[in-house]
Amino acid sequence: MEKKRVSIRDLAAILGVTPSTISRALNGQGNISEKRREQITKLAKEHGYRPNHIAKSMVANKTFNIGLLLPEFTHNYFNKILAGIESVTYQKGYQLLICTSDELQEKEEKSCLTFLDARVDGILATAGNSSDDLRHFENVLKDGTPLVLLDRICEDLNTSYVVTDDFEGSFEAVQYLIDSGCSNILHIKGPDYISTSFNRKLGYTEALKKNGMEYREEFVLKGDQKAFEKDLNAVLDKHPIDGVFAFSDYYAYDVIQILNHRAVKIPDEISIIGYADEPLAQYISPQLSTVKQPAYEIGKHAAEILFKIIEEKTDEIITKQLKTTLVLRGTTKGT
Amino acid sequence: MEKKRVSIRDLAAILGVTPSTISRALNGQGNISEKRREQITKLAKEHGYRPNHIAKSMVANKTFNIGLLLPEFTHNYFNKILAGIESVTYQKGYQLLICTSDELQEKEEKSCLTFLDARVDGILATAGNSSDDLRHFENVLKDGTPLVLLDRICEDLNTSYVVTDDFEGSFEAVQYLIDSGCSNILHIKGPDYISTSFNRKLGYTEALKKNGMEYREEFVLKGDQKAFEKDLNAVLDKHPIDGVFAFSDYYAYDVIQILNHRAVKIPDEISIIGYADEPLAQYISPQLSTVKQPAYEIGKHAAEILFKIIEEKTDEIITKQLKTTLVLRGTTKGT
DNA sequence: TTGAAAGCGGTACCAC
DNA sequence: GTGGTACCGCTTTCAA
Repeated sequence: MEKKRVSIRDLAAILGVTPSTISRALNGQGNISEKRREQITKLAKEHGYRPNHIAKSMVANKTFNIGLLLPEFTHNYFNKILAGIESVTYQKGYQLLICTSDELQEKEEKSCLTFLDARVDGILATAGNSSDDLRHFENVLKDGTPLVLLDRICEDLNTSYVVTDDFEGSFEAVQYLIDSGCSNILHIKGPDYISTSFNRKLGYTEALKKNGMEYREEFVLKGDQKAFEKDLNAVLDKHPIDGVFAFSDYYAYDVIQILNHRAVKIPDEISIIGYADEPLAQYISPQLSTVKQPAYEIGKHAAEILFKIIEEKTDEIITKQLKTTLVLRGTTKGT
Repeated sequence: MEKKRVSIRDLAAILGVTPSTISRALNGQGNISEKRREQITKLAKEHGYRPNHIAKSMVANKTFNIGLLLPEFTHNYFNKILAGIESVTYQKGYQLLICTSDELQEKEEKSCLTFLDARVDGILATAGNSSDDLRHFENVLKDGTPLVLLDRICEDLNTSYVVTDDFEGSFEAVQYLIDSGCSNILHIKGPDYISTSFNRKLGYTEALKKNGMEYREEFVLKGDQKAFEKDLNAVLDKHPIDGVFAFSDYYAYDVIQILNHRAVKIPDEISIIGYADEPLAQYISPQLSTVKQPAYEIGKHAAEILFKIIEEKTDEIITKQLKTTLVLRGTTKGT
């Protein structure tokens, strides 16, 4: 335990040269005789010398660490984002400092501080539900640490981001429901205060409008809440619902469970489209039609943008909106 | 960009005192007048002073970072392990440096080096498939960095670990199949060279033996390979198979798909038990009976063990084996 | 080509 | 109670 690692000074002492010579030899720069270099490289290897990353960070004022803040990892969506990010950080030789926010404002704030204190070279983050207080992100910006937002957007935050075109994706889904004959379409909306909820609902309402269909307040239910089953049953009792567009595949799954209880035939009586193309979409039967998001690409692009900002030391704000794909499976009819 | 952060020396200059005074005041130790302390605390806050974690790490020779190496995150199992780990690192004030190995020896080795170079205070890792070369882990040990292995065990590595009792879990599952009337039970085995594959297969063979049933080589198929469907169909054609015990829920799912093609009734004609209790187990119908692993607890315990080793600077080897639970759902008959 | 020394941002020991 | 200073491990400028 507590073994001391061999330092550049140790090597210097052995050879009777100075630390600077060792440093130069090992870093391949500065003038140094080929003989010395070989000698030192060999010695370093023999002694298992490994440069102290911490010390390097301190003098370079650069850590080669990126802070990544995600809500959680239970959704496959975020895993794929992580994989996309890693694909670029790995080959760039950067490390990921990962924090999860659990959608909690407090953890979000703490994570930002942690990242700043750790002197990360940049931050990739998904903003949480409560967009009321953005000070922690503003502090990041004020601090001069590059920040790229993922998945969700914060209107009031003047920074780079990568999102998917939720409006377009939703619009397309609802349009499909309409084209395949649905005329009483429910929307199961997502959590308040996150941009994706807003945009997906907007896609729904605009699709209705464009097709001359009436928007009804009572056709929009909030998923993920205790009263959901009761609420849904109430609408189903009252209205001839024939289509459902859900904020997520999980909400869609909940709907299907309830419809199964009511012995509703899917998609003959009611068509359903979810969102995200989580694995469950393929496991349930009938398989769930859904809007697929390019999660891996979101992560990849976000990381690439972050590196562009870091490496070019630019203040430029880069934004990117990726397209979704409507994946038709068993819970929808053909058009 | 490139804003300089305020340092302890800056504050010292403003107040006309020395850096040591500032340090003492901010760290609440050493003798210092209450007045000074208040004055300095106030000044630090005004200037948004934040201690440089890198510098602290350097002098303390401690980073408060833990390296975490996992194969990937697409399996819910690893997410839950991560959540368990985070629950303890978070409250201990440690950060997680995360690398994924994709089960690749090369990435595993590189990650270990990365962790060591980053001077993490400890490492939590899942060993990959190829246990032939363990040098990277041995280097970690030799370096004196505490290492706790997760999920899979390496016989030849003398270090702490947390695993689940795969033998017991498998034995119990196969025993259940036997008790519920199965007499020709297939095992779909996992990847070679990982301890879990070995132990789960052992549970299968031992359960057969204990019940006086013959072990047949041809009743053990390797999942996750091109020829799997062909192989499985071949056995099904030749033998009156009535039970399947799979290395993972995903393998079980593959089996079910093939059985569905053959219009086999589950569980009436063939019972199936998977492993891990991944979400898909609940999504498919009939729902999959499976062996549930306490993933969150594995992570939690592993992290706790690691901290015990770090904090007590002990060389003690701590091992823990957690129990699984047999979760009976729709793919098995009652006993 | 190599050496000497300052400095990155803190901490801690020893004086006063 | 506060100041002075060496040092953590490395890089880099300036001199020799």
